[in-house]
Formats: sequence, structure tokens, C-alpha cells
Amino acid sequence: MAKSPGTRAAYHHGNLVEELIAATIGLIEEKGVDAVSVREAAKRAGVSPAAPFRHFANKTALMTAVAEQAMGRLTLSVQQELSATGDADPLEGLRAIARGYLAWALANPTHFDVIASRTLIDFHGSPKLTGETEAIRLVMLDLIARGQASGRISPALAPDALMLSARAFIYGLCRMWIDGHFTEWHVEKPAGQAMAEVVELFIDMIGGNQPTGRPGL
Amino acid sequence: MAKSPGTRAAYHHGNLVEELIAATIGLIEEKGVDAVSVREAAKRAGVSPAAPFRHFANKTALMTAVAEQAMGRLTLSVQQELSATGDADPLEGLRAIARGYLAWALANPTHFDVIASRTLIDFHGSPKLTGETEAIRLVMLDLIARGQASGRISPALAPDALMLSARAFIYGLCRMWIDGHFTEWHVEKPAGQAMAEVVELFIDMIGGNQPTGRPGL
DNA sequence: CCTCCGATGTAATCACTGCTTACATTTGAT
DNA sequence: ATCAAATGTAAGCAGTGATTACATCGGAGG
Repeated sequence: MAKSPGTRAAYHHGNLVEELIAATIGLIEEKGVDAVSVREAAKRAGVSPAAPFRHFANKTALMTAVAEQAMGRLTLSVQQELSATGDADPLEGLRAIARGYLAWALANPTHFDVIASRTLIDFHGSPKLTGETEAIRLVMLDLIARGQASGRISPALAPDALMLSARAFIYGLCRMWIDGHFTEWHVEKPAGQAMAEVVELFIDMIGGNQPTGRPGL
Repeated sequence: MAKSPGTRAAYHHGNLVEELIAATIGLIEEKGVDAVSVREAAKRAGVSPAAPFRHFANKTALMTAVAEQAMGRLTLSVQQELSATGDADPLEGLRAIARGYLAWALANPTHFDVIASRTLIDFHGSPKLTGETEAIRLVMLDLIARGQASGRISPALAPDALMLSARAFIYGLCRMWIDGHFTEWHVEKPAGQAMAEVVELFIDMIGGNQPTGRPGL
């Protein structure tokens, strides 16, 4: 039988794992990833400083759990955009992935930080994280293949090179923004708008079309 | 008169600032940025834990000094490639910047980490860091303008959008590699080679040419 | 019903961190 | 030669991740 949620003064918390993750997320959103401490998370869950270590081997394990949650939402965001897009044009599919990815990153910069880190979390130790990353990669590869088959993308372009380009491009956009580099590079427009325009430019280039003169940043 | 370098047992160190920076660099190269502590740097310089704070207001200031040194070498690397390139083709200039930037990042990943960080260092508080970044930006802007004037780059492309694209692209490549994302994205080739090929692809796209079928990654 | 054991909590402690304060030594200008 | 500024030390604060020994709870078997 599930313990009544109201019973909080009990010796055994009853739901510590979830509450610790929630507390950590709150901490991340309020003060950033660097400000996270398992002690503070424990305090917020109303528990002793050592308690979290009963459920997570170390801080990295806790952060990895947070990353898995975040990755789930990121994948969801991408898949929503993807399923709202017709199957007809592969380039439109790539655009959709970029939209979903960027939208989520813009809305969850600190969680993006967690997912992308390889020191804060144990990425390769998490099947969920590696699996969902690989899934997106395969979708992109398929879109590129179909794009080349249908003539929307030049067959002369190596699919792997195209993949790495596209990935580096949107990852670079996210990182630049999150790392605070937009100001130095004089991006005046709202980040979302600037990103959208620049993605458009990139997809146009992949399609082999010189863009038709969009407004500048 | 300069103090003899051999005189180390003296109460006053004589060259603490430089030696602390050197010790920090050593620490960064051995154990990574996250492993840097001012105490350890002090120990390596043979000085008490509090001594560094006489010369640097805080850890951030120390790291910023390290970043300024690193930025100097990065700028040098870019400028060397740039001056080894003729003025004739603006696209060749952009290629040169990418070469210099990527070569340095590949050779100094941890220092790249320091320069790119906005939590480890006080970027905007350092005229050197902001100035040299702005200098590169202006060179790129000029190359793009000349490229459009000479017809090598379509005038329909907004210079600012092109800038942000190029910057996001190479920054994304560096970050992906340094953050350890290349393995997940199945980049099998040596990083330098993969980057070079992909940059070639990008420049070709800017030039409006579909590339002529280079080998895949 | 009750006992006992594993799961889950606490208390106390360690080594380490960035940083501050009070004090000691040295150096160079007067 | 003196004295003040520069530069070092010693000691200590609060906060960190992590470990160990012990306390408490809850459910399964007798």
C-alpha cells in the first residue's frame, strides 16, 4: 500500500529518490548547475546530508538521474515537431528536428547544460541517454538518405559529413547562447528568432539553394 | 634589478604572479579545468594557501589571467594562418581562420575550455579577451563583405547571419570534440581530419557550390 | 502476533575547497 | 637608518563530497 503523501514526519521518507531529483532540478533552475550540492538537495527534501548517498552512489549519479529526465523531455520536444511534420520532404524533417531541439534548449538552458556535460553526469553509463541520442542520430541519418534519394540533397555530399555539420551547427548555436556568447558576437535579435533564421539559411545551403535574401540579423 | 631566479628560499617569492599562472596551467593540463584549486597552485609555487589572494582577488581572477595568456596564443595561431594566406580570395581567408582556430583548439582543448567559459573566468571584465574576440569578428565581417563584393559569396546572404552561422559551426565542432561528443556521433576519423573535411564542406556551401564529392567521414 | 532482518534513515567525521583576518617579514624610497 | 607599503604566513570560517557506525522502520516467516 502506498504511504500517504501527507506523512512527512516519518523516519523513512518514502519517496526520497523522486524528491531528491525534484529538489536538484529546482536548485539547478534557481542557481544553475554549478550551484548544485547534494547537501542542499538533501536539506530541501528535509533529510540528512548523508541520506542521498543511500540512493545515489555519488553526486554524478544524482545528476545523471536528472539528465535522464531532461533527456526524456528533449526527445519528446523533437518528436512532437517531427510528427507534426509531413513525411514528404526530408529537409522539412531536418528543420523539424532543429526546431524541437532548439525550442527545448531555449526553454531549458540549464538542463541542456546537464545533458551535454560529460563531467557532471555519467553519459555513457546510462542506456537511456546513449539510446535516445542514438535514436535521434538514426532519424537524421535516415532523413539525409531519403533526401539524397529524392534529389532534395546532392548525392555528392557524404552523409556522415552532413550529419556532423548539422549536429555541430545546432549544438554550436545552443552552446553559444547558453555560454553567453551571443552578446559578444552582436546578436541583437531574440535568440529564438536569430537561431530560426540561421537554421533556415543552413537548410537552404544543404538543399543547394542560395537563399532568397532573408532579412539580416 | 631582477632578482636571481635561483633565490627561491626567500620570504618574498619575487615572481609569484607568473609562477601561479604557470602552476595553474600545469594543473589544467594534468587534471583538467575542474581539478584546479588555488591551494594546489599555491603549493606548486611553494607558497602558503593564502598567498595567491594577494595577487588575484579570487579564483576567477587567476583563471582569467590564464585565459588571457591562452587567448594570446589562439589569436596568434589564427593570425599566422591568415598571414600565410593570400589576400586574393576572401573564402580562403575564412578557411584560414577556421584552420588556425581549430588547430589551436585541437592542440589546447583544456585552455579552450577556459577561454570559452563564462563562469570560470570574467570574460567581459578583461579588455584583452573582449578585444581580441572583437578583432577576429571584425576580420571575419570584412572577409564576408569582400566576398560579397567580389561575387564569391552571394549578396543575398545577410552578413550577420553568415557570421553567426560560421561562428556557431566552428564553435560547435570544438565544443563537440572537447565535450567528448564525437564518439556518440560516430566520428571515426581523427578529429582534425574530420573537422577539416567538414569545414571544407561548409565553405563550399557558403560559396554556393555544391561540393565535388569528397570522401565521407 | 511477534520477531528479526534488510532497507533506509541519522550523527559524526574526514579531507578538501575558496576566502578572510590578523600578524610577520622584506623591500625600497626618503 | 627608518618607516610604510608590498608581500608573505598562520589560523580559521563555512561549505563541499564522501564514509563509517549506529538508529529506526516496515514487511516476511515463524
